[in-house]
Amino acid sequence: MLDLRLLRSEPVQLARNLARRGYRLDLDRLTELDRRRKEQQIGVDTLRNERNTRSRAIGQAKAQGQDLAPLLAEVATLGARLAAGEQALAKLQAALDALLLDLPNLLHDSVPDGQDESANKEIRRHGEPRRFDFEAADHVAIGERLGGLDLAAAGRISGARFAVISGPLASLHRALAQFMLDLHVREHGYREAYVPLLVSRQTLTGTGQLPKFEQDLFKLARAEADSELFLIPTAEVPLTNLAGDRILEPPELPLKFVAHTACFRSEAGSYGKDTRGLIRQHQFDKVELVQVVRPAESYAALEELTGHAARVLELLDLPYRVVALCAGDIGFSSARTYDLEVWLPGQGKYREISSCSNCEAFQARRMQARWRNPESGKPEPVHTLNGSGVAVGRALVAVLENHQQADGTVIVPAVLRPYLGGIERLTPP
RNA sequence: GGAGAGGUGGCCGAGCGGUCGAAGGCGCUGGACUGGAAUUCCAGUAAUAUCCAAAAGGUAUUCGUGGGUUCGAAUCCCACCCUCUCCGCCA
Repeated sequence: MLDLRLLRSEPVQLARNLARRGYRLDLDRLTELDRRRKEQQIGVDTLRNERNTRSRAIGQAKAQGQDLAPLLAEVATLGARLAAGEQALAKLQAALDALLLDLPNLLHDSVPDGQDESANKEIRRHGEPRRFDFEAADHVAIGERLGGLDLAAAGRISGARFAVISGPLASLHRALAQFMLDLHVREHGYREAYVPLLVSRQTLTGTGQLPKFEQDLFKLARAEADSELFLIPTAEVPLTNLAGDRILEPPELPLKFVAHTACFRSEAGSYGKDTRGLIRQHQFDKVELVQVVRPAESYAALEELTGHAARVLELLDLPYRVVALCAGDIGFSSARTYDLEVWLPGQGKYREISSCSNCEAFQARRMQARWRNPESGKPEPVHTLNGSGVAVGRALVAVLENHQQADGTVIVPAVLRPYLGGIERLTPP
């Protein structure tokens, strides 16, 4: 959520910034709504003040045994007028909230211009894509040759965009997740968290998935009551919301959480995209990093967090590049995002395996995540960051494809071997 | 699922329907005392919106959430949510 004060003080800059994303801000409507809400608020406050004053007078009169009738007559119409005013205010407030919750975050100045991913800016590369002296297979072929990747079975059980992984491949998948968790906990200073996978509408509103992107989520309806829960699309949602509705004391910051969870996305609107293999699934595992920091430190934290994710790829000996997302490609809640793209020999392309974002105060304002700024002594929004560290399914794909051998085996990266009983190589049966 | 108890400020804990944003205590902050500290004493100590150029201050809202009764609700009524205890079931 954007700061309304910014709208009042610098409306034009704000609209121009949003326009870089391709978002057309109806400034007149927003300004008018804000003005009317304020006006109505003042009106209602005045009426309430009158009611309170008169009620107090009635109380005193009663205590002194005076006749209440004339006093009661004076307030006869007050209730109705107040109720009408309150109703109008609620309506205006709801309209304003709806508009505000729909606005994406402001972009950081450093975000490159552009409409889609073709305009993303490469920041750096690490590692050389390996040269194969045989035809590199993609992960589906490798997985089936090794045994243990069964997309057909998943289709029978659940439908498209699910996978069954079994045997050593499943162990490798698990080893990847555990390696990442251990790395971030032991070397990068994150606190491991186990969190709910089902969350409320309010929680998803806090991080910005709702109200705008409901079609991307899986929702569970419960028959009794009108309660609803959503499957999380990323652990960013529960982890970031840990700071919601709190006023953190300075020594508590930064909060650094890591969690390994399943993630669920309906992938609405992605028909025909990445239909083969594990790249785009309704359910996938991810190790997620979240930081809650002092505003002045959030851009340093973004570099740090991105480095933590990159470290995973480096230790797995996977070539990757870092790209800064352009204005048109960056996510709704983010002010600046780096994607890590891993080299996939099976596709001959770099593909996203992590996305690291600084949301600045955008999510914090939505979820009331604050800290007490010692300089002002007042509660102010914190800055929140998140990044995959990294997507486990895609990491599995990358390991299989990058470390495949001519004989159909796959070399297990050294850092994973302790998690796999020391085996160095996956071998077809 | 059944039976019961309860949700009040950072925490504990009072609160006859009428200056209650809320006693008291703890914690925290500042001051006095001290060579320094402890003790003790004094004072201060919520958030949000809004008015004011800003500060000071004023006004409004907030006692789990939403609705209702009333001139007036932390206090009465209804619904829901959550926590705890016991029983049942279960990993």
